[in-house]
Amino acid sequence: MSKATIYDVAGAARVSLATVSRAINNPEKVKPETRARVLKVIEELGYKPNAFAKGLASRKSTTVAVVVPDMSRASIAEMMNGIADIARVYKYSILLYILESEEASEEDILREIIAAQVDGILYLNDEITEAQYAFLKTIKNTYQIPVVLTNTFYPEDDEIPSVSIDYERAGYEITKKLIEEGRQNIYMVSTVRKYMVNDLKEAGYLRAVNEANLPAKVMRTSGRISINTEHFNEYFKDNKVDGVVAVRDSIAISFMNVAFANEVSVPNDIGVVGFQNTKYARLSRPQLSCVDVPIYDLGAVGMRLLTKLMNKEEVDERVVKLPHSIVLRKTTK
Amino acid sequence: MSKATIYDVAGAARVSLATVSRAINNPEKVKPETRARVLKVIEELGYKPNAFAKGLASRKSTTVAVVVPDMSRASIAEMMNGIADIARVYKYSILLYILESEEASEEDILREIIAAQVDGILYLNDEITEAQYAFLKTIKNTYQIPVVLTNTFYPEDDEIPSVSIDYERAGYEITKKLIEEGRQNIYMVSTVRKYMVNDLKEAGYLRAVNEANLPAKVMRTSGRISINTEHFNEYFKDNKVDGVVAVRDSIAISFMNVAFANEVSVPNDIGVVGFQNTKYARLSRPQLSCVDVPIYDLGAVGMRLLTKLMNKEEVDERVVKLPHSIVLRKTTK
DNA sequence: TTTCTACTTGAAAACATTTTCACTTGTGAT
DNA sequence: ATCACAAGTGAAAATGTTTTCAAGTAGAAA
Repeated sequence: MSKATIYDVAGAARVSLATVSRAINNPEKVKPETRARVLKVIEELGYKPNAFAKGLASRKSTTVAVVVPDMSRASIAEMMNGIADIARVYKYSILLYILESEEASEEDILREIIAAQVDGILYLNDEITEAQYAFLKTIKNTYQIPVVLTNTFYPEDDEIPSVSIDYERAGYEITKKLIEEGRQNIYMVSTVRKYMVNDLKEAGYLRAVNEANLPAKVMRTSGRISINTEHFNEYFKDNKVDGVVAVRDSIAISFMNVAFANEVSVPNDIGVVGFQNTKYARLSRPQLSCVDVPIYDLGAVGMRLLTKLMNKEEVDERVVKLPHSIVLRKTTK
Repeated sequence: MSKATIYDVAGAARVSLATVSRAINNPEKVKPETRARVLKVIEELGYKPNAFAKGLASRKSTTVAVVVPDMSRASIAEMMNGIADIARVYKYSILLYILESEEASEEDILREIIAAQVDGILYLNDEITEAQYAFLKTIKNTYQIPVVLTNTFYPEDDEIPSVSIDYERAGYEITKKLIEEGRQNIYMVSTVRKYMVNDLKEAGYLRAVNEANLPAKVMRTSGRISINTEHFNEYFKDNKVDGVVAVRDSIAISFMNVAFANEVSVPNDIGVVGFQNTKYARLSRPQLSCVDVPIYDLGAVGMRLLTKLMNKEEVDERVVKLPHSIVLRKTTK
């Protein structure tokens, strides 16, 4: 039994193609009895409209492209769940593009996406360069495809809508927490590579630290655990660190491990906080205090915003900031 | 500038549609001069074939469906990277389906996939029920769509090819390691919910333990960290546990944390090992010894196998077992 | 009864490709 | 000179929908 087509359905239900199509897509335009008959046949035959024919005829794909830098980041993966759930509700399929690979340039991939005739693009990346942003704008304008940025935003321009959290404020708040505990030498541990969101966290840290007239100290580490260990060891030789704000949970935990190796106690001698509230923040010993970022929601809200744009609905906010919270566990007093 | 079609190209190059199509898809069938002329026009017009029309006419989509249970599992996410890299090499797009949501039944989703006209299906799940397997077989046979199982296999049937590792042997080997250290009371910590791969790990554990005439003790825990804590606490009251083989790294770490709270030392009093070698095995303190599962490769090899099937190439092995290794770190002696 | 309107339906065009089949041309063998 | 064959090309059919337009029917208003 090869696939049933709309012809088979029409034949079996003794109606025309047009009626079958309408019974599916514009129920109110066909008489209830007819519709019932058609649906019954559809059920019996297990008919599903061919997505290509549908796309060709309607010039809509009900497919969105989700562009991600690297799937193995915990935050990205969790965001996908939010995206997929909302996509399902609105009957969109997800075409996944992972950039990472060196062979294809980002531009090539975006061209590929255009050729795939998607109705919208969801761009998940915690950084975005000027060039990338400009390119996305070009795509949006020349092909009239809505684009939404998730977990980043581009400062001083809201042409491409975005969904993220207020990382600057989160950075400020979590640093403040450490200050209120009486910490005097608080470091920000950021990454060597500049990510927009990390810069925002850093800005928040700086604001808090300046406000309290404390010295600002930013150290930059690679993401790699083995390198971090050596790097962090340096800090226990002659520094009097008593607080650390890490831009990622994993970096915070990594730092804690080095602290323990140097017989420094957390949270007594040193307070440590991270960002994200991944599963592993609860798995660390002591359990990590951190900024909770609503990852799932970031994905879900981003996708929802995209569906609105694709349906040409009015959107009131083009730059959405989701609320975050501070989760206090055992690495702070 | 609306999209150029094949007609525009044909007109500008003074050839027929058929020739344009051939110039793109079967270069050897058109005279080199003609081909050059056509390609030049394509370049000038920025022509990209419409994916819908192409799919409709050729009944091929160069798209594969990747079906996953829940994206936020670290193993699944990392596998996606392997899949995407290989997919790109062979020019396949990835249509992502996340099952998780309660609304749609698995059958519905698979029908949706069929309607999307994918060329192949990659099914990533660490368990598969008899019913699911039977259903996948039906799909494969009635629609002639190749299906590949990744990270599971179905015992005693190789009709649907699969790529995984030999979990039984891995379970045996890692348990053996603990036995060789002189551990006498080794527990297997598995999950309440029965996953096929966890059962295999358990089988390996049982084999090792029986061989050494040691008592077999399997405890089942939910995945949830807070519940685990209470549960594990019980074991330190009157048990003499001196070894733990956990089916997941996170469970192993969770157990270790409880051990430390009970002032039991790892690895001196108790040896702990996990499965997977996630990033967090290196982030735990002490760093976790575990079975290294080549997750990325699992994805990549699965996808490669699928491409072979889609091209109707001969495949010699229908049940592929990738090599694993044992990574010894600080939670074993 | 006639006319108007709303509702329901069907025929056919449109969507942009691939692919089959047939035709032409050129080349080498008989 | 004829034939066989291959290479290159184009016309047209096929793919499975949606959508427009026209037409038919039934009921309400005149």
